[in-house]
Amino acid sequence: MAESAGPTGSETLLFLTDDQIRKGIEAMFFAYRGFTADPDRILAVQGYGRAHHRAIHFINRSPGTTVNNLLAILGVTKQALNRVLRTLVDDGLVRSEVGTRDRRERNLYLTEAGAALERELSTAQRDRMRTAFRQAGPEAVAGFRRVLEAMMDGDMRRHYVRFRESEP
Amino acid sequence: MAESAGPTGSETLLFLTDDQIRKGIEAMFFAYRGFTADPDRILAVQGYGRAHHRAIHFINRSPGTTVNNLLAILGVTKQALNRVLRTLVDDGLVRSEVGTRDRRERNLYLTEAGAALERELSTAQRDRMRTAFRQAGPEAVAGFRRVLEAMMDGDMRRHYVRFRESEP
DNA sequence: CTTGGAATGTCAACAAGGCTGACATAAATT
DNA sequence: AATTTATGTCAGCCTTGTTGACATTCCAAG
Repeated sequence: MAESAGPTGSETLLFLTDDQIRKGIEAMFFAYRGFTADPDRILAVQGYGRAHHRAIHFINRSPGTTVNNLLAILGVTKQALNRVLRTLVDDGLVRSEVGTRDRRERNLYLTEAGAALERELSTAQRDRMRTAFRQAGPEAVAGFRRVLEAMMDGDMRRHYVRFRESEP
Repeated sequence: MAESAGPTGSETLLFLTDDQIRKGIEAMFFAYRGFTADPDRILAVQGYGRAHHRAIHFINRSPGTTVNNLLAILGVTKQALNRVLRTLVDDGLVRSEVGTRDRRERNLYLTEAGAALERELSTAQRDRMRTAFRQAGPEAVAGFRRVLEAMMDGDMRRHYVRFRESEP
């Protein structure tokens, strides 16, 4: 704070002040609202909510995933997931097939209609993120990812990391 | 991906692929869970939820703020906020004073008990963020902030920016 | 001074989407 | 044969969001 010109030197020392961190907390809060705003609008039309979006997203990411798998990723109870999943199956957006290897399991897939909704949702969400990424630049994106990864719970990082393709 | 050593060159070109952006989306999802996990545990003991945390946080940040102000920041209806606020006032965590300038308004303050809970909550949340920031490094934190700011809705950015003190 | 409108509070009803607990079924495992 | 696992389902409860309606208080404009 002594020098008014160069924040680079002091930033290295001060970037962990409570106030800086409070700003990080609020940034997460406000940004997450923006992050979910567009999908929320689309989902509201169909009468769905964020829970449906999450299920659709992860079924699309891992076609054939099991209910147990999805439970672990989403971190909810089977009852909460089942309610969402049942409406999606009833509405013909998700197909639930008896497992071949283990017939107790259900393998989940998006139907054509489900994939269509997924595209609509992820296009809206990606567009916003693409714009944000473009505005911030590649180095900022790398930092963004690094901080978010460090902020995850260990269990969740597993699910995230499992699907990284090729990063240092 | 041809070269195994240096991703710097290709990253500049490829950081906007759908897959990279999907990773950003999942990073937001998983990180936000970690972000709220510690406060959620503390709040659950008292029988409160995230809505209480948000109210407490922003009253602490701007002592004397009005209900309308809080509504705009939190983006909920007055009924939803009022329910939360009423329990906080009844439980002696928040003080609601009739406005002096405009006596229709209510100025909100944390009581000692409220401030104590706020400290408990923000300490837990800051500790996680501090650790994440420390792991990621100052440049990553700057990028993190830049991306999140770009991801906010314009209205929300107003509330965020209002409280930045001195950044380039 | 009266009236309109703004800020706030409150009541009621409802829905999404979490939770726990209990129980059923089918299939795999021991 | 007994147990464990994966899943589904019913019932009930909580938080937190919504709408709609209505009362109160009080500033400000006519």
